[in-house]
Amino acid sequence: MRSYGQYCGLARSLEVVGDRWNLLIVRQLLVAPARYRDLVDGLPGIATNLLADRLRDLEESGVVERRLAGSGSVVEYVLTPWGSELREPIESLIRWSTPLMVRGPASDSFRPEWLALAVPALLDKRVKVRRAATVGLDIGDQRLQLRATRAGFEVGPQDGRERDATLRADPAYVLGLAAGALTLSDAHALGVVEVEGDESVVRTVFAA
Amino acid sequence: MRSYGQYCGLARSLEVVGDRWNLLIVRQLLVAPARYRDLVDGLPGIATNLLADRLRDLEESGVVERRLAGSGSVVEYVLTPWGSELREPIESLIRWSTPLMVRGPASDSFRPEWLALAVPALLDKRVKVRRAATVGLDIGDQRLQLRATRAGFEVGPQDGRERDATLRADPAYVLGLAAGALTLSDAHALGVVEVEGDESVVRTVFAA
DNA sequence: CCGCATCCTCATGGATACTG
DNA sequence: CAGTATCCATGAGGATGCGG
Repeated sequence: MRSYGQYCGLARSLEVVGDRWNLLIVRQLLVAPARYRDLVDGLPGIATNLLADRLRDLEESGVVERRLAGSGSVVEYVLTPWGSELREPIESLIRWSTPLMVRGPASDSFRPEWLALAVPALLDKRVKVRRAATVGLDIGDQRLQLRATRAGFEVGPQDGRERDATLRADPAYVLGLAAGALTLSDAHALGVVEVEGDESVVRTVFAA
Repeated sequence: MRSYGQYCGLARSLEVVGDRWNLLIVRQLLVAPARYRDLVDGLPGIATNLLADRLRDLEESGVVERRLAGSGSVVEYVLTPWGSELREPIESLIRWSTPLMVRGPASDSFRPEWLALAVPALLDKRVKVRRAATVGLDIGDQRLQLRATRAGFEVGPQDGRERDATLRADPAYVLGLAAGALTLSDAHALGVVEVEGDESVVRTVFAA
């Protein structure tokens, strides 16, 4: 990106991450380290030459590191510690986007992994979880887990933990649920995730 | 901006504010509502056709409002309530930029008004102000006030309030001071602004 | 296959001149 | 003063090539 030539933190940040696709690449790497192919898949619409360019730029500027994973000759991209600190501004932008999300996906593509960032960003830290619960989310062909503990919310890949229930989830519904908890908790209400039995019923209760 | 075609809050945010110059325009309007000429001056390097384009875009997407100010026929640009909520992500990016600011302005241009955003963003809310103080900052030909109260820090244009001291300030010094308070308070120290006498001496004390 | 590099076309950005 | 109009330079997007 061409320099703005301004001694301003925002301008200098944007010279590093303001280029098209850059923050979306960081989004993918915040979910998990990834190989080139994972990034191509997780960034529908990106041209491969751009991805290669951007990865070089981000590496040069110290946001991303290229490392050899596993058995040796496999290249993997990881965020540097400084790069990981982009979680904050990215979560802020996700919160800011709620008015843009209410109309649903329409014809846009969707990847379940994006919820792993969005849901914790939207769920206000002040929301009290009454009863810890782990809910399986079946979205398309992927399965995620939404974990509600007294410490907060977390969304991640399926792990070995017990599920209290399974929900065949629509992405817009999950985001709406999270955003609802955010909005209502701003009004000093409590968002509570409750699981009924061991079946596919998840109820969100907002109590004053 | 061309759509990313992704049902993701970050992607949809960037479709609104991801275009070059957009966030910097919002930065200017976060400081104060402004006329076209103010924006041209506050955004050194922008081409006038781009500014006009971007203002139209931002108006269409509901970030900016064009309104008639003062005695009638004078157009002024203001942030909508939703647009004002961009303060959060912008402040996050300013915090993220600290490693990029330590090398100083070099040949970049600088406007004192930018401190009005950066300093409150950098000063950690947990920093305890021991003694309330109002310090005048002479930067170039503009004069600002840094107000430290028990409620937090604030930087704004000169107002009628009494000054405890006046500081001929270098922008990099002011930013470094604020960033220092952020860093050290993260390490559980306290940043304290102290004013000595009524002269041009400002001392920053960090106590464990 | 995976991880890019090249080539080409078209959209966007930048500088400057100009106008109501 | 508040923008348009114009022209050129740069960057994005898409297809394809190619070595490991």
